[in-house]
Amino acid sequence: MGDSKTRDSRLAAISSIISSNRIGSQEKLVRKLKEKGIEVTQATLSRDLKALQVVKVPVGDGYRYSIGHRHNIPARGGADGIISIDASGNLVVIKTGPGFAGAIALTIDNNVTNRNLMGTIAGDDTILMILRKASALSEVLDEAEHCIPGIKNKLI
Amino acid sequence: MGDSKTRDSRLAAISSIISSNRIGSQEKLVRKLKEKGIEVTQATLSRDLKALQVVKVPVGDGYRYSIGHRHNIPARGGADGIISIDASGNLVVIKTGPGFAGAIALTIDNNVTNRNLMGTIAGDDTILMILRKASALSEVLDEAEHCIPGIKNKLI
DNA sequence: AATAATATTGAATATTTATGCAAATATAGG
DNA sequence: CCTATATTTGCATAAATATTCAATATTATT
Repeated sequence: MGDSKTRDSRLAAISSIISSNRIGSQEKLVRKLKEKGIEVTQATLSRDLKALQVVKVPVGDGYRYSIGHRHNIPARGGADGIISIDASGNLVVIKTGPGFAGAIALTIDNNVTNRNLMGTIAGDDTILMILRKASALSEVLDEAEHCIPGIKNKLI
Repeated sequence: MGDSKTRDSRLAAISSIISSNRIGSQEKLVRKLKEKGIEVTQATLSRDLKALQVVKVPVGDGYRYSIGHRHNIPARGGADGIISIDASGNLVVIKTGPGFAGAIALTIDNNVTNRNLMGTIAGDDTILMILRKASALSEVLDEAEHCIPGIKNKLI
């Protein structure tokens, strides 16, 4: 278990190394691990770094690996949290259950790529969605359906 | 200057795109930018992403670009907390780092006296700025430059 | 233990990203 | 305007990284 040859112990070693050294490529990491008696190929490291959610951060004139910070946790919940959708011109007001607005707005922001969606502003139970033009509503909601099934049914 | 062909406006567009879309490779970003009328090669994007300190985050079974230094965005002084500015008619949508919308909107409210700025509404990471008329955008941003140097460069 | 189902890995390779270099574009100083 | 200096960019390619595939090892199930 605590053996120095398990995958888990290697992952731990990787975390340790990248947090206290400036490592900028997987090949460098291969060498660093070898010094510690852990032999592994670049292919495996690529998978390890993905598993650890390690990111390569631009720093100075080079790069350095770093343990990733957890942003973008997509909110789940479907259209149940949505009470109604009402539109006027290029402004759309979405009413939600108390506290749901932020999560739903974030989901929309993260998943709708249509450039006619300029942005969303969320309060606690209301979202204002700003479109580039009124006629884009249908296509924006179509796309939102993919991540929030049933959302179109809420349109008044 | 505010031309949609400057490096700065391209950087703003990139920030905006990756913060609201799942982009997993530079080639995808090339295509997304082309949809917006911005033509650029992968080589330049590689440099742009480095300049923006964008990181590629392992997410699910793939990857996604993300602005790396979001947590230490300084609110005071510069426009660093601002990701992009996009306008349609008399409505302007300003995207910011998470949590920064309120502070930036307040700064604008307190410092821009132009009466064509009717008001601002801030969520967590998005500001809606309402102008009396579309043509006032330039003069309002000019005034905002005094308290938020560099803000004009964020205009897509 | 034997078998099946899962997980891990390396080798080779495909894909993606970074960069040297020259051309083009902008910026500054006469 | 002209010339010098610095930026920005694309092209070609080097470098780095991700993934396919087959083999091996691990774990679970009977």
